[in-house]
Amino acid sequence: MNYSRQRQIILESLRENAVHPGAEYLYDIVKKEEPNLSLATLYRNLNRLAGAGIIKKIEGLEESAHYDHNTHEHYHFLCTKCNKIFDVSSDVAPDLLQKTESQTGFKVESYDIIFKGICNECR
Amino acid sequence: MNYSRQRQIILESLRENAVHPGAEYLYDIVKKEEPNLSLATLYRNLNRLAGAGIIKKIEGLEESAHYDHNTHEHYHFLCTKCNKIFDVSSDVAPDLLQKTESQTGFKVESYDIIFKGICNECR
DNA sequence: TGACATAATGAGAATTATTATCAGTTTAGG
DNA sequence: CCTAAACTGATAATAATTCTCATTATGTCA
Repeated sequence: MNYSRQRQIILESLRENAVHPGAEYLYDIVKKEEPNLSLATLYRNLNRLAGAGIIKKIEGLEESAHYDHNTHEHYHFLCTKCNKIFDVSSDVAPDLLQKTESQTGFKVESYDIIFKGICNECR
Repeated sequence: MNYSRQRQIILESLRENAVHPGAEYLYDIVKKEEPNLSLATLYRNLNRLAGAGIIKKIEGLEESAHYDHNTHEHYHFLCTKCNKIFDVSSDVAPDLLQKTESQTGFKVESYDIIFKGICNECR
């Protein structure tokens, strides 16, 4: 995989500026540094980076996908009131992968937990 | 909520014929009994039934949503080879809701775990 | 260094799933 | 039996994402 200027800016923007942005939000950030960037290039690179395991694509939170530079095992919580996304520690479900593999006999390649509800602020 | 003929057929089709169908697949089944059914009516009813907790909408498996008549706590596994969807027992993550609520202080209203990988058949 | 194959890009068209609109139909309850 | 509310079919609209394609950049190896 080549690291074009565009790809680097996308990755840096995700790492330094945005926590769990959707593509459109990230597009606005990246455009400040690379005004001619095509939306297609953004999507292409997000998919490419996620495919290589460098970032993680989070689906099922909202209609649109979100992207996370933090690839350490953790889960996500969407507040349905303020629409903010929070991290949830992986120890709410210890040994999830191993338990699932041994119980099902399947080979688990990826998994994710999505919580929805109301955050503290919004209660 | 009224139970129109269409709504009943949709719910019955989901319960009796299809396990975790997407909308298009379910549409084909339902059309056998109700050939004039509009796709909009199918979507409207699936959303309505899911909103009422009578069925469950599963997102994040594929681009399109899937629907499950089984509303008991359980999770899902998508085989990326044969594209079949399997149930995963909820005991792979015991007390997930309580643990998450007490750890975050948030109010969890819904949650789901999506696994992807290779099923036994496909190994 | 130069040439070529490969990979990447920008622009915009295309696709897919889903939702909105709206006029007409059905239904439940008084 | 009448009316308001809920529902329907058909189709247009929307939103997110992918595809196409002509062009440009990059890495490699002679």
